[in-house]
Amino acid sequence: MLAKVKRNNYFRNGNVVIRGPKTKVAPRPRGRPRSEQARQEVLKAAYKLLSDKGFNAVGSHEIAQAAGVSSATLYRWWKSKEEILFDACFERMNPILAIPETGSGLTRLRRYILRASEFLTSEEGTVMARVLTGIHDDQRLRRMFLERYVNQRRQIQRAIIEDSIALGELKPTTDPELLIDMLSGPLFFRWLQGHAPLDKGFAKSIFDKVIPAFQTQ
Amino acid sequence: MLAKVKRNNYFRNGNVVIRGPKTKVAPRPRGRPRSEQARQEVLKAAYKLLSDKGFNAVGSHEIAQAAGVSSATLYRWWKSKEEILFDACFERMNPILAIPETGSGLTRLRRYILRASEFLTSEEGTVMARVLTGIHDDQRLRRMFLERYVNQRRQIQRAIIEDSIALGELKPTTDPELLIDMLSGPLFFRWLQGHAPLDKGFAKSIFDKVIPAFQTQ
DNA sequence: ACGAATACGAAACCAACGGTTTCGTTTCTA
DNA sequence: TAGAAACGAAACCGTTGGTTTCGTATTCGT
Repeated sequence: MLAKVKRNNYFRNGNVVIRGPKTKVAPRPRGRPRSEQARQEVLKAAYKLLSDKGFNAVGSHEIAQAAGVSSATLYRWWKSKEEILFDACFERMNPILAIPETGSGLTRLRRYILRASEFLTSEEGTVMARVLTGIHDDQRLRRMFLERYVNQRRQIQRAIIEDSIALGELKPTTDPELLIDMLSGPLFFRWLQGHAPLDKGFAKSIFDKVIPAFQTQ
Repeated sequence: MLAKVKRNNYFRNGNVVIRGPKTKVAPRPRGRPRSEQARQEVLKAAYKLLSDKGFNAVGSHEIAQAAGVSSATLYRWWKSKEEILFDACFERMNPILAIPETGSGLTRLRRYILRASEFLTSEEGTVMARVLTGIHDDQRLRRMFLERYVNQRRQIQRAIIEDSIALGELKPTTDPELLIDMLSGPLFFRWLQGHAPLDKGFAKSIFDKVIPAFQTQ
């Protein structure tokens, strides 16, 4: 019962196509160009509705109306309501999550975890939770979520951990994947399940209990 | 747009009302009694559909048809499709989750965690994940989930941990809530996010890394 | 045994939703 | 200026969650 895909310019980025070196600029297509404003209005409206009502409670016509756009336009550029909300979420998160963290070793790791716990409890964090739970039954969206959010976040942590190992702060036998899960898992647990508050004190406790298990000495 | 509640015998248990000592048997109501068979057929069908298609993909009429029951009957006894699926889930889980665990101390805790990881990866566990994510936007259902699942599970772990403290295996300063979250959180993390496999080896690693932080000596 | 009370199934019904399509208009390139 | 492609407005369709009606079945109190 799903819509047939008409186009797949889902990842199109304006008129510029990013390629390797010795690139030819992609020729601008013939007709009327896509309205960048419409795109932004859609994503903005979608995010607003998402944070107001939750993933399953927003309607596609509702998004169109709030964005001042026709339903046809929506489905010209997105495959489904879910993907609109999904994109809307990340359009907004990317700047928030981009951290040019500097410093070195365990201090950075600790900062990272504390920031993560802050983010999860923020307004944006709860929107993210709605997205994560809202897409759970859709295999395709889950994979995209892993690529666009989870894996990126893990890569950052992995890099920090590997630095810490190189600096001799963490044992060379440290398994970065295990350490990441031990640090983030408990935060995630409280975040989604809500059985207890997720505050900075909790994040600190986790860090202070987990790190010694991997520390040199 | 939610249905008005007509009755609230949501927790009715046949005709017997459980009370304290010196109980009067509740008088049987006048008319035709509720069909216990219909109730069970509904929950059975709902669980089947839930495990086949996912929380959001099952329709109320579909449940009615599969159970051989009219839509009217469905909404005479449940407020919404969500509550049917919710009940269906727990009707099935309760016997599975009831563990008369014996033994003592850290061995029990370890067994508990390994069993938990087994459960989460089982068929029933993935159904549970669908329920947990499916109800996330509904405050009321989330509270019920906490009461009927989360808190019960935590209570079991808490008891084991307190035993371990009393036995001198764990430090008297051990915070049971923190320890529970450190053990279960990482499992939960992989369970719902699926960035890496949740197997017995992982559960063991978690246990072996976490426990020393709370152990005497 | 009979009437009140209540549950039941069948099926019609409704509003809302996700998604599609048509059509006339607008904005761009060649 | 012609062809290409996006646009908004709005009708349209099939399905869904949920309600209601109605005639039937089952049980209790008397």
